[in-house]
Amino acid sequence: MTDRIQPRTLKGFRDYLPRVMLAREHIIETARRVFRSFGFSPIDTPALEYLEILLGKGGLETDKQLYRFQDHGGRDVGLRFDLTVPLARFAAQHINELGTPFKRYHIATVWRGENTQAGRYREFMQCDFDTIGTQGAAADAETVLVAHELLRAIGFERFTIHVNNRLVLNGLLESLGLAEQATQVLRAIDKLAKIGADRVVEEMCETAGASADEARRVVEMVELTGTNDEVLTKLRPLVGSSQRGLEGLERLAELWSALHNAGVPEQRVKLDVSIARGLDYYTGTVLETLLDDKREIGSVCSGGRYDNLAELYTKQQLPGIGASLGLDRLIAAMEELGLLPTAQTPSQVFIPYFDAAHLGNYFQLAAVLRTAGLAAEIYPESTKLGKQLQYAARKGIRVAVIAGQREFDSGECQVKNLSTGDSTTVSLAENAAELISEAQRILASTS
RNA sequence: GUGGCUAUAGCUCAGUCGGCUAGAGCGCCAGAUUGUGGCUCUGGAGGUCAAGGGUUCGAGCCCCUUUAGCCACCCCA
Repeated sequence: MTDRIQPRTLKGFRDYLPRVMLAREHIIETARRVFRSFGFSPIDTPALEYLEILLGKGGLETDKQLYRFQDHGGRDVGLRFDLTVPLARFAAQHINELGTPFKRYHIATVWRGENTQAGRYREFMQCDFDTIGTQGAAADAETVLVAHELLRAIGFERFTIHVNNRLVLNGLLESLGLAEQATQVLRAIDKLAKIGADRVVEEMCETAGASADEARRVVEMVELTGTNDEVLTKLRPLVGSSQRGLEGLERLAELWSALHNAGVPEQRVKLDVSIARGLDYYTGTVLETLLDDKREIGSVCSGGRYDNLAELYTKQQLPGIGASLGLDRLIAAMEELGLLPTAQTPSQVFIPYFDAAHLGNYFQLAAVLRTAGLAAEIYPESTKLGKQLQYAARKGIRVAVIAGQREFDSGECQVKNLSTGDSTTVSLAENAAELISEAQRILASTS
């Protein structure tokens, strides 16, 4: 007996079984459909890039999380850790050919060598969409609309898109003379929900060198509550002295009215001044989407506006706005909320196998069903009918088409609803039209 | 990367003070029931107690290392 190799996967890397994979693919297909319906075009880029491209100006953190090595030709390379840096490089290389504005979506795997935690893995998928080459406010509104439609199409009703504009925060920081330490201040603000106002004030004093009074004013502003209009009104005097802050308020007001006119329900979009997003490259609108029933899992769709996407790679200035759907987080949330479908197979119609003499008939039957758009599966061997039906039911197949000698003799077959156990007899004449409509009827009924 | 907790059957877990051949529920397979699943009954398979090393007459239990998972910090471009 030879020594077997222990089957195992690397830390932070996972296998996906059919049940989860079906859900993943369903969400990816939904996202794709939504992106395309807004006119975003698909692109892809290599998983492996030159190290210098990925490192960019990124600091120590990037360096620590990056999977890097030398390829067989001795080149320093790394695995992409997000889809934004590849987009920047891509835009610098191709934007003249593509022209602006350019709208793209990119659904792909990224890798980060960070420590794992629930919902945080070393290999995961991002679904990004961006509109680059425009400063227009319509793109901001559309980004929120896409996020809204994404969640809705995936099947969520209870979620809130928290929106803010960095100009508002920057305006206040400017008037307080804290503009230089914006990154540290914003990082502290990001933790507000987690650690509370007092400790955020503390952190701002320590890391950003703010005075206690300044820190308190910042916290006071980001903690404003009320309807969107009320918050806007309360903000006005707070940023009053700053031109930037006023511009931010202007754009937020504009955004509300656009979203309102687009028919987005008021309660789904909320002005939240505490939304800063840790990254220092966001310059305008920022958004984070929380599931009302699973807020603790964090944002499942977030992004924002930036002034200059590709400055590291080209002189051409490319402003834009985009966001990213957190596929793995979303699936983790759906799992916990019991929203993951239980099906373990894409099969919709099951055909038991009675005897080899009719195998040809089964293949023909399955082909007719497939032509009608139904995924049909034939059991691979002739065994007890009960066992075959049990297999089908366990996999979550909802319809069985039962046809043995008796049925073929009379030109009929049984259509069995595997959820209820009911079964009806239909004719196989006219390309099994009756069978198809009965199967479709059962599949259309609530599962 | 730092610190803490954890790892026993496919899943969820029990396993006393270190003591015989490691258990339960669920799931799985088979039969009861040769053309109709989910219920019931009967039987069965399945374990290097995460891996490796150490202490001991004796280790699932104690110690060390490794691997993996969870939590906090960090970070989330």
